[in-house]
Amino acid sequence: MPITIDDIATRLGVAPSTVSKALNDRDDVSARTKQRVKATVRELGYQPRAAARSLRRQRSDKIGLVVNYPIHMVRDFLAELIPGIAARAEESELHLILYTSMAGSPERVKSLCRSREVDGVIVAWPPDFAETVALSQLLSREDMPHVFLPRRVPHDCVSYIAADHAQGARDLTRHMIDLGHRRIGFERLPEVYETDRDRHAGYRQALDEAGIAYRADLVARADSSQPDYATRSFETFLSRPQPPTAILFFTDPVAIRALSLAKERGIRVPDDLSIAGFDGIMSSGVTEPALTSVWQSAAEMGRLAVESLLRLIDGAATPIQRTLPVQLLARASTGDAAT
Amino acid sequence: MPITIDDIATRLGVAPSTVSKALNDRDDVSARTKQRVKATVRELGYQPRAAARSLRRQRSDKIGLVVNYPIHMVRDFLAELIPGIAARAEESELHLILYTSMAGSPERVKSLCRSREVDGVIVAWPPDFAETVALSQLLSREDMPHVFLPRRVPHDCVSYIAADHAQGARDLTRHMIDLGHRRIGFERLPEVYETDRDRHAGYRQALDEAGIAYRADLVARADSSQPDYATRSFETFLSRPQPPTAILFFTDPVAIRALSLAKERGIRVPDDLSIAGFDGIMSSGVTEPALTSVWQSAAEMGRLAVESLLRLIDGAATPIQRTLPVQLLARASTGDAAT
DNA sequence: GTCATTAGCGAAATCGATTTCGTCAATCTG
DNA sequence: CAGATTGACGAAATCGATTTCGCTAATGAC
Repeated sequence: MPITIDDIATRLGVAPSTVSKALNDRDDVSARTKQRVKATVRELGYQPRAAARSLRRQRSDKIGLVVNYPIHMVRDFLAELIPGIAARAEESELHLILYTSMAGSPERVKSLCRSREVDGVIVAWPPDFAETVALSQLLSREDMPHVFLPRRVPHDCVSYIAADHAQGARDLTRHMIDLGHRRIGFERLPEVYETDRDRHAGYRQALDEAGIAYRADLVARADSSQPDYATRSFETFLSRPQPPTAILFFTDPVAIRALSLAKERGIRVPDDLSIAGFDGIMSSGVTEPALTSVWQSAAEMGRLAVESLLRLIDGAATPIQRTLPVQLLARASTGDAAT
Repeated sequence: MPITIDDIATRLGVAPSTVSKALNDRDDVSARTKQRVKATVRELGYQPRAAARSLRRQRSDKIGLVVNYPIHMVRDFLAELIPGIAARAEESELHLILYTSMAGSPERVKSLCRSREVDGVIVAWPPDFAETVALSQLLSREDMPHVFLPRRVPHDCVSYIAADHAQGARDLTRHMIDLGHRRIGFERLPEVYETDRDRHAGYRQALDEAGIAYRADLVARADSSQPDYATRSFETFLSRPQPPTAILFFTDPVAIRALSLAKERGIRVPDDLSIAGFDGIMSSGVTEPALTSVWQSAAEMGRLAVESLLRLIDGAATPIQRTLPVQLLARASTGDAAT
């Protein structure tokens, strides 16, 4: 019942191979025949079966998005990333398959590669450096083009799209300094993340440039694996002998949590304490006060990731490494330092 | 180089057909042979090519999510829906393909069907009733199982998963009434949406039950196609001779916008005016004051949609229509009516 | 001991496209 | 005008699995 290439061929009195070549615009088909084929195809609404096509062409025209992280923790970012990827993929007539639960399982990644279900993958939130390199090598061995996102992977052979976290942290820190702050708290994550190192470097650089001494007691490493680590992190800063007058939290959700904790304790933001986050998620714009943050365009990273992946699929030999600028969103949660 | 079923067969000295049958647990293969095949498959890391499998089985083990709406307008909902769908799909070893830009194009939908790329589709945000029925009929003609979401489609032949919008509006209205409000504004959308009708019915029912007369001047239809219609809508309510003391906005983003407009004008929420929205998106929890809303579990709807789709794919003849309960999130943006 | 079953396996067809290669006629070359 | 080239098309192989069908040997029935 469903219509195949043979139906078109029979109807026109030509061979199926001719129909195929006409549809794929090969040059050993006359213009007239192409016209006739295309007309009939339109008329009958013929569409090649995807499976048959992929099997023969050894190409699926699909790409995968592998979310290598508990998905609920990265919802906001994903909500922007996916439209970006989808829009760009669409332009190249690629389809997008979502893989949400192969976190940390090389076996599943290998299966994915060998099934040849996709022509390439975008890996969102790679694990720590060592694991990421191992993952990249696995993918390469399996001939699966891939791009990591949104983290820098300091290794020559690995393609990634990242945001310029160092610049973001530097801008944000300088913003605090410009407001008169001298004791600026900085939340860090477990050491395994490049993003953490980059931001820390930016923070430090801004301090140096302003001639402010780096104080280890203003920097706290949070254990992000704990359920309500946001509360603990906030308290850590406040319990210092000389608490900071401004705090840079590693992510917006944590900063938002800090906003309400501050309110509960009668700490006025920004009068008594300035608070800022990173990522510029949607919610950060509607808090009271609105949260100062550093915005990375997830949509833009998505577009770029697809473009890079396409180049790799088309055989680019050299890895692609891009770092996108970020933008400081100076809003109401940061203000002049108390004098 | 990549390893195929023939490699496994050769290595074991059996026929490819035997390998296939062993892997698919057919019963005309001895237990011993199954063991041997599976061991070799594990050892060599063999994974069947997806395209070859789909082509022969006429089944792709993939489902599609068709987002029939400008994606940026439904980001928050999608951010919850997709994990729900993905998690449930995963359980049945289904993969999820995203289609974001076939809005309103029957041609593209038809192509999708005929390519047999997916075994079924979940259509998020169907268009208005007439178009939805037409779309459903198109899909049925093309033998493509489908479920609509998250709207009721009052037609016997159409499968859908919806939230109980009538109940939500009723609960929310009663909440306002309990707080002493008598003039309760209600924002409507263009008439084409069932959700609008359902909520309106719930609103009306709550009024009736409380013996409060329905006043047309407290109900305003917003033109959601305009860019900043939120502002206009808010002003419409305030410009009434007798403005409402509480307003139910159709969506959370609009309600959130109303919160800041109120602040700009020195209207205290909830002291002077109570404001509530619908959908219970993440952002609604962090506004100041936090927004009262009616929450629909997008994740749950996603799970259910996949389950229903599976039943339809497996040949269920009768359409599946489910309405999920919603939950009132009574928060700080609603309070006692001014006396 | 004979005949009917059954269990287990393999050969070959099949899914529906694309690609390679060969054929034939028309055109060009000198 | 003979021979080389080109243009347009078709036959058949191919991608890699699954499924059908037939065969053989082993088991069972009586």
